[in-house]
Amino acid sequence: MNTISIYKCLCDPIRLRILNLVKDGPLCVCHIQEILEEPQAKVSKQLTYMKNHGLLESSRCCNWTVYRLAEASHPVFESNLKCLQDCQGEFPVFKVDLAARRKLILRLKKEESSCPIPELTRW
Amino acid sequence: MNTISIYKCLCDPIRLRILNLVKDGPLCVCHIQEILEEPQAKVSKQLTYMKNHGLLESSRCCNWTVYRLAEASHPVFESNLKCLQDCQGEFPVFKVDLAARRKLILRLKKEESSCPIPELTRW
DNA sequence: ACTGAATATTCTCTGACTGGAATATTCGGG
DNA sequence: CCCGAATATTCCAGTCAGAGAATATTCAGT
Repeated sequence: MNTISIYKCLCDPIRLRILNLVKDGPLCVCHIQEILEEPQAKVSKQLTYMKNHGLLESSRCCNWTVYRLAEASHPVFESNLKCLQDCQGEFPVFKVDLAARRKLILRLKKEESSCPIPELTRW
Repeated sequence: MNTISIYKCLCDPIRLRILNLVKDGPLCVCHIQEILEEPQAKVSKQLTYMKNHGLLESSRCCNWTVYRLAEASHPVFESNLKCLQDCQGEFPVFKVDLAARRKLILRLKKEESSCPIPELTRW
């Protein structure tokens, strides 16, 4: 992870939305895809992009791939993750996404889904 | 100026170097060019790029164009300008550039150059 | 009007990303 | 072993940004 990589990742709205989601905790691809309402390949490619640039890490559990913020962080990255909250005015969708995230987590708990619920389990 | 524009500008080393310079005060193109030791067209194009994205403003004085940080700022931009100081380890050139900037300003004062010295005059 | 300094723009080529569609891969269950 | 779910990758076409070289523009001084 380096400064240029960080900024390259941050200059796309979809990637900002993803970071806004995973900053609250790990999520698997299908969850992100469902919350963003974007095509699977699109989401997967952006996740791979950010993973290649060192911002995200992933782990496989059965058929699911869980993405989370990279352990080894970077001051610029930390600082800009905090900035995301200030951008709610500019990206109203951030709040909508987070609401959808909470709703999804609740549903998964209720259904006792076999899909990994990152809120409850760490992989 | 909006968040995406800001990040698009920040993800290039030359542009970071330029911002690192002008955050300490306005400079004209020839100064920036001299400090960075980069071709004129390259510098000019990156300045235009950042101006078009709203991060910089310019004013013309005679034959010189002075660039400065845009008046109307943005929390993300402010925050990342401050980050530049933390990046000295990653971009040792930042410190070199600032030293060259100070040296240049001194020389211009000494020579009583007709070229606008932003430290002394505002246009 | 001509010259030179300072700056901007244009052209061409190239590399990096994007999106959509399709295909491949991996894995658990029957 | 086949199927479907979850995910990744590939292919293709389009756009954007970068570099270098060349040219254009603007302006002050002679």
